[in-house]
Amino acid sequence: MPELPEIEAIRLGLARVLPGALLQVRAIGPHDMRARGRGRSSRTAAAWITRAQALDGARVAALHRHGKQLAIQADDGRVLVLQLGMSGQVRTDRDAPAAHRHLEWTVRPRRGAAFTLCFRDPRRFGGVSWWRSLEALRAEGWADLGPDALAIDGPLLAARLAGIRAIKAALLDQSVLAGVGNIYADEALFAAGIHPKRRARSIRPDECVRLARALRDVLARAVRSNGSTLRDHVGVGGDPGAAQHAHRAYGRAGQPCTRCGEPMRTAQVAGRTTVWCEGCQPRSAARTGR
DNA sequence: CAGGTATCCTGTCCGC
DNA sequence: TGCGGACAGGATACCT
Repeated sequence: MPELPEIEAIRLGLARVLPGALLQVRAIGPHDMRARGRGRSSRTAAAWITRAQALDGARVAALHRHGKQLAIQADDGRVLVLQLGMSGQVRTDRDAPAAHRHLEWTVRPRRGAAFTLCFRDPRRFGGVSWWRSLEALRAEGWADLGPDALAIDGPLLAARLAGIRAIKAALLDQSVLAGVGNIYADEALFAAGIHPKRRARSIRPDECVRLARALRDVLARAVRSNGSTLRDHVGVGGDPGAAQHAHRAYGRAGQPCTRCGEPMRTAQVAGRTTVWCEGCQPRSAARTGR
């Protein structure tokens, strides 16, 4: 479900209430969620993390994000990483449904009333992993992730694009760059005027500059709108985002292109529903400008 | 081996 | 109303 903007909205929400607060684990499970994470196979199924690994008794030092991964760092160094998968939520509000809560903490701020923090994930595609330190997380857990999509520029993107696969497939590959999912891949390709089925290695340097700028713009704008709420995404307070109102490609199959008026096309690309404008995103690389 | 695709889950929506 | 099927924001094991 959530892509970079949704995770960042959650991180910013947590950063307002968690630093300095004491975490006490109230519940773990009951579902058989796996301790997933890069470098650990979900098949090794360490079943579930321990209370200590879930930061029981720790004070929160800082919140981090790389791509779609969210990390809560304790002041003793421990780090808990939450991957939200397709339907994950991190919430502090009382209205968070009781169903599908996989982790629950009592949060005791230095000042003010205690409240409950929970990690929900109905579809259970998400996961949790634990690290001794932020350094270990970055060196191991996040080693296979590409640069964060908010920090991408033309030359950096150009250096990472290769292969005959579709540019959209490359954008969705978290080892190429981290944070882009199905919504924002379509949005950025539309904004850059690049056809989603173009081969990754055929994207010229000037097009990489346009695409990198489009990625940054689209993602940063969505962060400012607190992410896209299609069905599941809500902020830590249960409030929806508003970035979906600005979508010009995702979810607009058959509707007129906002730029030229032609009906938006749709097809499966890289196994995902993809929407684009054949006129504004030509298959050939001939287009210049914009 | 790079690249396609089957699959893990639950919830929702749509057509019959 | 009820039910079957399609589909959903992700990641990866397993084919080719």
